[in-house]
Amino acid sequence: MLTADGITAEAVRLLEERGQDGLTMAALARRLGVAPSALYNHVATKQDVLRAVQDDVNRGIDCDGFEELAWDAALARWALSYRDAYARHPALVPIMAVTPVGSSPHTVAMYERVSAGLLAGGWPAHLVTNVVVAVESFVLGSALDTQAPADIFDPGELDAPTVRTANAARPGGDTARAAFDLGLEALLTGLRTLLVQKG
Amino acid sequence: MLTADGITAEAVRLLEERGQDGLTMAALARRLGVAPSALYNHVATKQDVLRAVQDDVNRGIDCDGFEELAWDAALARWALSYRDAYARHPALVPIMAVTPVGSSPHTVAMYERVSAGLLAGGWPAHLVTNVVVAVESFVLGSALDTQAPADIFDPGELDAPTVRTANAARPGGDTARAAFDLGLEALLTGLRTLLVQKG
DNA sequence: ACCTGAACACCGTTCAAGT
DNA sequence: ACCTGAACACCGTTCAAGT
Repeated sequence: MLTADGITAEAVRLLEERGQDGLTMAALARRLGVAPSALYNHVATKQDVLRAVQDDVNRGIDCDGFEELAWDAALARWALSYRDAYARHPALVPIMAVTPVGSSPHTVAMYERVSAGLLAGGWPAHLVTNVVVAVESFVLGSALDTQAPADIFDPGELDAPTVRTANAARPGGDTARAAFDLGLEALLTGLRTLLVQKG
Repeated sequence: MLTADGITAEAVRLLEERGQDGLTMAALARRLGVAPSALYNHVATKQDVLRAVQDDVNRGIDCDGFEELAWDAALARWALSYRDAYARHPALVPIMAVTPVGSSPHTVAMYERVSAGLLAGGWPAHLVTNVVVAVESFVLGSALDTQAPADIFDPGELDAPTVRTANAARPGGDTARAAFDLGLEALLTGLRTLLVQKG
């Protein structure tokens, strides 16, 4: 029997298998053996489905560090897991950045653990949300960056000697990961310094 | 007479006035006094138009700091201008993160100036692109965050005491800007430290 | 070479009609 | 209460026909 949860579960599978463009209401209905219009007895809109899918993705993000480690080590572990989750679902990035958390239980649970870890780590309450948002912005931007083609910075016919030099000097392998690691290290180093100054 | 540049210019205006959803090929054609199919004599696809629009947006980003200031101050100025530009055009964020720069002259010119500034500031060539990508990821994520509603972290009916505490303690005003400023300060502080270690 | 107008293969969503 | 089937108002894009 058709339920909102059943629709969400099938939507997650569909998104995983067919990607962003494959997730249409028609495709979702066909998979569930039902007419497209039948879905609207259980969800109000496609945005509804996407919000539920997003909460499911957030359920898989690793927040365990905040009960075991120092705040900065926990933040690093969370950020990496968070980035990887959204690198698998880049279409959800603009949604995540903008959707209120009020009806997403797993998402709220995640923020609760992160906030508690920062507070316990010595961050003043008035800065906790800013730290979370700052790290999250870096994470979501980095998740989008994983989708970039390897030659994204190739200037082609255009004149850009320094860009060319920097490209040539950059080591191969997982370049998106290297940029993420450098940025995360800088961000955490900076946050440690700021905490000493402001805490 | 209809040209690719004319189409781009009108697309920029349309995006500014009507937003992401207002930029359709039909609306673009109507503004230009032409049938939708006529556009395809000058552009191959809508993605084509978006790429050109994006290059135009990048033309407006302030890179002047890199010829005047220390690398970190210049990077801060660039990042702020970059964030503001994409906060005005959030629909372009996923495109910017993923589009090769090869046929976007203003975009390449921007990267050239940024890379040259970092190199002159003492960054080793093999790290320059990673620094650029790391800052850019933070900037684009922050641009998306400017679109979030003010109550995005309100847990509603859900149980999340620490989230509530952190929300209540957070000062009002431009919260997205406060998070951006904190993150940028942390990122730059960290990058300065890393440069001393690795430079 | 460049435009029009009709058409195609889609979208998300609504709604009367059935059970 | 929940489904079907037809319909609506769109999309981006193609293509034969005109000039």
